[in-house]
Amino acid sequence: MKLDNQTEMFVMHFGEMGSRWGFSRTIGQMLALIVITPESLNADDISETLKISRGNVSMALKELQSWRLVKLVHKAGDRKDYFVAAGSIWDLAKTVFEERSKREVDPTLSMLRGALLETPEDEAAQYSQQKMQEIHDLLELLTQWAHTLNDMTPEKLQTLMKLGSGVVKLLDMKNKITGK
Amino acid sequence: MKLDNQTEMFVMHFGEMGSRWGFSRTIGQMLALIVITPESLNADDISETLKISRGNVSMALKELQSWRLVKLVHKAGDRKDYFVAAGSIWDLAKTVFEERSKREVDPTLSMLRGALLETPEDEAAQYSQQKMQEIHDLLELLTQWAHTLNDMTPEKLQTLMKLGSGVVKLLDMKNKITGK
DNA sequence: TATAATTTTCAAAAATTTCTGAAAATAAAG
DNA sequence: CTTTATTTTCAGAAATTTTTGAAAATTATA
Repeated sequence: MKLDNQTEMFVMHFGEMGSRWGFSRTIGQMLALIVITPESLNADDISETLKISRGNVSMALKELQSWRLVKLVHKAGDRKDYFVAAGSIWDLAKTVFEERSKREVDPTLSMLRGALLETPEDEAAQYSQQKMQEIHDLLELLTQWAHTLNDMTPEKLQTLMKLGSGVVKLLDMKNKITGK
Repeated sequence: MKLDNQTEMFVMHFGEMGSRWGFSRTIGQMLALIVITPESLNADDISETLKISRGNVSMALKELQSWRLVKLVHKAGDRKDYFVAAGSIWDLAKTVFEERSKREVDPTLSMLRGALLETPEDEAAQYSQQKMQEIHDLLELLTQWAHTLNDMTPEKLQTLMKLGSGVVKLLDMKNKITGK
């Protein structure tokens, strides 16, 4: 499969960026390719188009499935596995956000909970624990908030975001009414 | 400087996590150490405590300063450079968020803008461009939103997040009044 | 200006991550 | 059951990132 210039640039760019977003170059490129291709792709298509070894493609597809970013589909009369994006761009973005939170924030939260159960030995340990408490509270708040956002429809989310700084005014309004 | 068990665990954990957050293990450990230490630290303190070479500490401090996460302070009658966290936990979190957005989202946005100026050659290129448009719009919305959040005080932010799913009701309320 | 203290730089080494490709495993078809 | 198609695995190779440590540069003091 031949990609046009702009598309190739896009795919390569997502490869570079992929590594910053928690997955390898290959995985980034593959996700980009699957997203911008109208038809479903099989492992050989991907391997040829991106010039990546068959084994690597197989591993990367497993990874992308574990991230819930692509899904496996079948074609009648074809034994090969085909892959498509697991939803709209919004869905994918939400999924990445959710998965990263699960992989990056949750382990930290449990580490912090453990540390906060101990009794501090001295002055320094106490200060340290206080900071850990602050980080814990912040992460917990962020996690809750992420769940809230994840339960919202893309439309609601979009409305909220487009509100921009208006949200502050809305908060003030709400406080005037309920907070009294 | 000797760290107590819990603190050491915390510092090491942030080392592991650091790599997922866009900086190296060393940088993660150093930031954690600086944050949980009540006093300011100099490069030798850090090098000794974390058993990291002096050169590495120097480079990592540069990096942390470029991320605006630590700041340089001086002590009277002492020629050494000392470092402290560049603000509260909330401040640091906001800064990481902001910097990452600048480093990861902005380059993608400009790449996408470039690609969207081209006229698509064929059916496939057109589909591809449509997806790029969707990604562009999403990223732009996220960027704007990030700016909004960044302009809010921690208190307002906290209020907003604690509102949780209540924010949906608030949006509905607002729509009823203004949207008519 | 010379000396001493401190920080920075960077080539090479070490560690880690990613990738390849051939062999093994699995699954479908004949 | 055998053959063929397809996917997966994984040891070693390649690429990339991180770290060290000694030399160079910088800055302050005498």
